[in-house]
This record gives sequence, C-alpha cells and structure tokens, in this order.
Amino acid sequence: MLTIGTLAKRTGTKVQTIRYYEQIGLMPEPGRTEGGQRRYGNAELDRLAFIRHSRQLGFPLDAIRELLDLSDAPDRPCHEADEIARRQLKLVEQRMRRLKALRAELKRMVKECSGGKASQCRVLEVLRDHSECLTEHDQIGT
Amino acid sequence: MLTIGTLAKRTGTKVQTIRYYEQIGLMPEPGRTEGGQRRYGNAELDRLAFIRHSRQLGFPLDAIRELLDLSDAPDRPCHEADEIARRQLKLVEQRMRRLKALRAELKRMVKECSGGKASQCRVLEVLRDHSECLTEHDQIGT
DNA sequence: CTTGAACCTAAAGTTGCTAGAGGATGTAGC
DNA sequence: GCTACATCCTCTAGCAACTTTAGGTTCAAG
Repeated sequence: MLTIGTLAKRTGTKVQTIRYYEQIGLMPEPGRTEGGQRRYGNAELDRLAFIRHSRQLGFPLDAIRELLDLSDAPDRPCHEADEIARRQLKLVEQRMRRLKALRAELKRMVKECSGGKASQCRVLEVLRDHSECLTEHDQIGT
Repeated sequence: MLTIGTLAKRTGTKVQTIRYYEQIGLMPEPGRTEGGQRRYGNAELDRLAFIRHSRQLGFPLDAIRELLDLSDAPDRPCHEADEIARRQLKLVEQRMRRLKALRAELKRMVKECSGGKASQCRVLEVLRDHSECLTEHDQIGT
C-alpha cells in the first residue's frame, strides 16, 4: 500500500498533481485509510507512470485519456494510438522549425549587442523592427 | 487617430488582446472619443509592434515589460537587455534539445507500430515503459 | 503520548490570452 | 436627418495543466 507521497516520488509527480488527475478523472479514486488518506496499489503506480511518460512526450491530457482507453482495451485496433502519436510528432516537428528560426534571430540579436547604452542596443532595435523577420502572425509558446 | 481595430490589423493582434495588454499595464490607457471609444497614435502602434515581435520571439510578458522600460530610457546601459535576450536564447536552446529527444522517441514509436491490435502496439508499450528514455523529471510543454 | 512530517479539502492563482453576452457608438449611404 | 450595420464598449467566464495557499487532520516513530 503506497501513500500519495510515495507515488509522487516514484513517478516524479507532485502530490497535488496526482490529486488533480483524480479530480479530472484521469486517475481512479483510490482506497482510503480509516482516517481518510489515499492508499494506492501497483496498478495505480503503473497508470500514473504511463501518464507522466506521455506528458513528457508532450501529449495533452485528452490524448492521454484516449491512449489509456486503448491501453485498457487490448482487442481494439491500434491505428488510433498510431494516429495520436503521428499527430504529436507533427506538432513536435512544427515547434522545432519555429524554435530554430527563433534561435537564429536571438543569436543575431545577442551577437550584435554593442555593449553600450540602450539607445544603441541592437537587441532593442531588432525588437522594434519587424521587417527583418518572418512576420507570421500566429501563436507561439505552446 | 487609429481605432483599436486598425491597430489590431496592423500588428496582427486581436482586439481583445490589446485591451488585455492595457489592463495589465503593458499598453498605456489611450485617449477616447466622446462616446468612449479608444483612439491611438503612432507611438502606441510602435509600442504594440515591439510587444508582438517580442512575443513572437517567445519572450514572456514580464521580460517584455523590462525591455520596454529599457527602451524608454536610452541612457541606461544595455547589458540588461542583452541579459534578457541571452536568457531567452538559453531557454530556446533547452527546448530544442528536449524536442529533439522527443522527436526521436516519437519517430521510433510510430515506426514500430505493428498495425495490429492494441495489445501488441509499440506505441502503447513504449508509453508504458519509462526505462528507455531520459527520465528527467521536469516540466514540459511551455 | 508527543512531535512533526505528511496528509486532507477547498478555493484561488498562474500565463497569455480567447470567447461570449448584451449593449453603445460611429460612419456611410440615402 | 435617418437608418443600417460594422465596430466598439464592459464584464465575466473559460482554456491547459497545473501550483499555491490556508487551515486543519492523521500517521508513524521515538
């Protein structure tokens, strides 16, 4: 019988995150002690490890939910899992391309910083000027 | 005199986002018409362009705030701006390294999918198994 | 039996926006 | 001057995926 803290340590998750996963139905409601504390078994440990590994690969929680469902139903065809993975791969490659462009521009900025006053600073100048960059008006970050 | 919609179009921002920037103090409170609609000048257009370009480079709003302050004080030494840019560059490089590892693992998963049933699916198997991957217990996504 | 680490719930905060409701304004054409 | 109607306004809530805080309870070791 594992406490939530042990589960957390073993999977590199925060305790609160585990409770959050329970809240949104990604982890099952575990058994409790008389005093009301959660106690887990190995099945839960495995499930959480699956979730965390998937998160580390960047899968959103919704996709993980689907993957867990598939994982629980061994007779269903697996092309759905494959689909999800391919989609994720595409996203990752998109982000990589974007980051590459960003890195190039940041490198240029840093390299050309005069080290003098803000008024001559290339960093600020480059930020002020859109014209040299790929003006894709879309989202970043995620 | 520019309306908020014009400003939005010119900078590739949504109208609500501009109002949001105003709310958090990143954009100044502009003048208003008698009826209460916002009217902007070119200074505001430039400022917004600066913000958007910085966001496209992945700078968080806090960093942009600092950069704007620097930009407003031309006599301050620019090494702070340089610092911020370097920090950002480091973050970007970190993310790139991480994404590269992810891509490799995703590619492997996709390649080895048998196309059969979920019970033999490598995608699910790989997700179940942490041992082959760099088990860095830290955040992803951002 | 005491101490203190680890547990509990519930609610709010984080980042950077986006979306919707419900209504007011501005401007172009007639 | 009047009517459409695109655009503007405020306010509130929502998104992902958690994290933090507050205020209290339980468990296990010594």
